[in-house]
Amino acid sequence: MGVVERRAREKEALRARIIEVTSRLMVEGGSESVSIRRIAEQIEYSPATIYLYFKDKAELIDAICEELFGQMVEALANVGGDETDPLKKLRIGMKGYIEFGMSHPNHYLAVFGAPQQPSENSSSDHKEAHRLGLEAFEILRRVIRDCIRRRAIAGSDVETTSHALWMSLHGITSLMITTYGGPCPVYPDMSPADRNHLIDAALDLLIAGLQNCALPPMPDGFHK
Amino acid sequence: MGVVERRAREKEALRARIIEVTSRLMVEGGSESVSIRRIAEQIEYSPATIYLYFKDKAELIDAICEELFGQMVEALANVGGDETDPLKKLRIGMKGYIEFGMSHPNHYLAVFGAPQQPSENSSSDHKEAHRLGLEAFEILRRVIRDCIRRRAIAGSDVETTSHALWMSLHGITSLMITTYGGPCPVYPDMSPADRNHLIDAALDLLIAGLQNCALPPMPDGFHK
Amino acid sequence: MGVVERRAREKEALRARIIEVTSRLMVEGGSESVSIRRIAEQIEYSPATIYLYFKDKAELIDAICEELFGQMVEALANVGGDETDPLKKLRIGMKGYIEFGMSHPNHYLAVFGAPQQPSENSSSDHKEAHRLGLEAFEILRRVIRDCIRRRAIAGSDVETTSHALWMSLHGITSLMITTYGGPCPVYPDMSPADRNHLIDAALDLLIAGLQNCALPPMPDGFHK
Amino acid sequence: MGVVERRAREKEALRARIIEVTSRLMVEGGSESVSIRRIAEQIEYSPATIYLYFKDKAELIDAICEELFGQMVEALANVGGDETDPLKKLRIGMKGYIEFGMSHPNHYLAVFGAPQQPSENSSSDHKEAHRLGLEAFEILRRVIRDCIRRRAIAGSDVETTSHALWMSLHGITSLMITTYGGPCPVYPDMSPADRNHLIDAALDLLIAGLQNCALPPMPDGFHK
DNA sequence: TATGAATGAGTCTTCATTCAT
DNA sequence: CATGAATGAAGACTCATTCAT
Repeated sequence: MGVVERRAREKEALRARIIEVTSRLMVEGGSESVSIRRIAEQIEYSPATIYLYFKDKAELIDAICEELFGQMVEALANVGGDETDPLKKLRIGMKGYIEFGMSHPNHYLAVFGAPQQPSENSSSDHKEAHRLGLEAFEILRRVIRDCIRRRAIAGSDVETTSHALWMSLHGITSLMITTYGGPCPVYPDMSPADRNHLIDAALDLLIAGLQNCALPPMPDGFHK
Repeated sequence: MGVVERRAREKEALRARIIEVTSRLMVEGGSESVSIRRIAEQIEYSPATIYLYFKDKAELIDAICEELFGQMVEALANVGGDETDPLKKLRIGMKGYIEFGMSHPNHYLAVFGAPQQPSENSSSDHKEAHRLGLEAFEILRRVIRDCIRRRAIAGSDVETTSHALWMSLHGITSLMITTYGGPCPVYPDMSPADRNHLIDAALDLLIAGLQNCALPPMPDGFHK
Repeated sequence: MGVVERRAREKEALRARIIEVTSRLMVEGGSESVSIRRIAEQIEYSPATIYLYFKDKAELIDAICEELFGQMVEALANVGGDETDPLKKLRIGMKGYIEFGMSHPNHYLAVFGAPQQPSENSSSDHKEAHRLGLEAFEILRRVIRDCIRRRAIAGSDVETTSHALWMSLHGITSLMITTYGGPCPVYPDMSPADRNHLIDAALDLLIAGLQNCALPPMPDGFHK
Repeated sequence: MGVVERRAREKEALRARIIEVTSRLMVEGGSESVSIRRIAEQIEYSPATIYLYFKDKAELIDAICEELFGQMVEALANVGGDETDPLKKLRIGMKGYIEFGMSHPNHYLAVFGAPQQPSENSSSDHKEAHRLGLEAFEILRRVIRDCIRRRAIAGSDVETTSHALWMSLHGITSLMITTYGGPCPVYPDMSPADRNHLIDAALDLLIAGLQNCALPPMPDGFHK
């Protein structure tokens, strides 16, 4: 019995190592530098071994998205947990989102930066990523709902507000990664302090908007 | 006489087609699916032909940026020209930006959706794209400046406000393209009306923020 | 057990075939006609396979040098072993060198017929070829040293004599391969007997020179 | 009339420029760096133009060989013209040959370094190169004949002696180019002085051999 | 006479993937 | 469970060459 269990544990460990190495490669060198061969070198197994754990390169990438959403949910679920002011809590959560994205730049871009592919991959794994993505968004909805209930913001529609907010958050996060975060043509040498200033200002702007603007509900016929 | 001109026109047309196809590929399949071969297939010319129009792949990518910025400057320069209320003008411009992006999804994502490459390419072409990018951003600055001068918004710092606004605009635009605009896992069938509602809501949010929040100036040491 | 060994043998055999084919191509069509594809065709494997045996083209070329020098050392090390007259021994060795080259025309020309490349390749393999090359030359030095010690030749400088002799030997060998050995424009149909006569005559000439001419030592500052 | 002549002169001039540029490229970057495109850039004409002057790349290379032999004949024909001692004259000629080769390294290797191809090219140009090659060799024969007639050397057979000598000369020349002339594995930093010393020593050796060794005539049945 | 445009074949190299062992 | 060997397809790019103009 013990043998079987140990085997299972080892197998899980290697799977985890593959994911970890892959995501590291993705972050370090952009998604173009992720190749089965390179992963194999890093984990010190042969390329063929990877196929014992993942059907496909696609499935491996899927697993990474899953992981990302999982971590994101984990990171955001309890953010500002001891904060009672709902608006402050919202703000902490927004900043958390941005920082999470900035510290996983390639994952973030891989998941949100490209148009969704019409997954020809009928594996159920994809669905798991989907579920986790919804769960992360649900966290935002929850905080917004709380703000509305306690009249911390002007509007009263959870759906519209959540989406409007997410769009802006995504803009901040992705530009921080793609443009302000490296040698960008417009500002070749923006410092971390400058970036932080900009993030705070953008959040101020959004919070002020929320406090002073009642967003209308989604049109009829819209279903989550 | 006419021959030379026709030739020039044809050449320009093919160049444009290459750019068009490239940006489409860039978006449809992620930047990894952009290959000289694939471009060649699409334009129905041989791969070698592409090198008659662009020195190498990098120069081709550069050209896409240039094109986008050029068109963007053109599209935005006179937006809301007959509008006297500076805030209304700003809002028209913002909507114009989003719509421009949505109607050039390929170019837009190609330019803003991926991390800026370190461009080892010292060609002067790159500088042209740079110049046009700055020019486009300058349009936004100008409108903000006008709002400030005429006290239409609460803050007084052009720089911080412009960037904070752009980040959100970019978020709206890119999610409209990548997530709300197609078969997305979260909202597989958001209607154009829903999308439009969301855009307007997000703009309302931002405008309200601008009216009620004085963003602090960029830290010392920041230079445009 | 036997399986592992057989595998190793097969692998070594294919490696050898690649080297053999490459050197043949190198000579038949000039070094320009050596391409991975062409090699692959000849060995009837796919181009990618070659990269399982050699890191890149440069390493393959290196391997050819190594092989040649290795065989050469082996072939020349014990030539004229039972001969006591040092001058006769030298002559036997010289003839051995020429015949070795003529019976390995591809390798020989590949190694000595083209300018040495600057080798940006810092692989240690290169050093092995280097070491073997020195070892082969050392054989010549040793025989010359012996001749000098036993006053069989007029001069007393090992270094100058060795090089002077080698240059001529190389000339004989390479012209035998390139010009006298095939359909050459000058002598389209030189017979083996003619060739042999020429070799012997050239050796006579050199031996007589050695007996009657004391070559001066290399200039100061020269280091082996 | 004047126009026709001028045209002819211009045409000849361009042809000469092509040859000149090509040979320069050949010398500078090895025969692999010679490409029609590169030649065209250098002469500031389009690639297609070159085909108005040469049917083929092969024909162009042929023309270069022809030129080389022509120059060689020119360079060697009158070498040591005012020298009356036939042996000294021979030595001067030998050194001239080596130096000529060293100062046209890539031409030299292109012509003598690779096995003669069974020219599928039935152009008469090839024959011209052939003729000039024979003429160059004839110069050597002539000097040897003179040495024999005036008893400056021991032997009496022009043919054997000429070939034996040429083989050694070729060895000296080609190794000077390929091995001693650059970063060679055996002596990575042989100085020009060292090289010159070695050439002189090798010539001493050959001359001494000629003075002390009567080479036997070519076997029966050998025809020039 | 000269060329701009085009291309098919080729260059080296890397990739994801398979399969017998 | 793990892998060594192999490959077809593709990557960017260069080449000699042609042909209508």
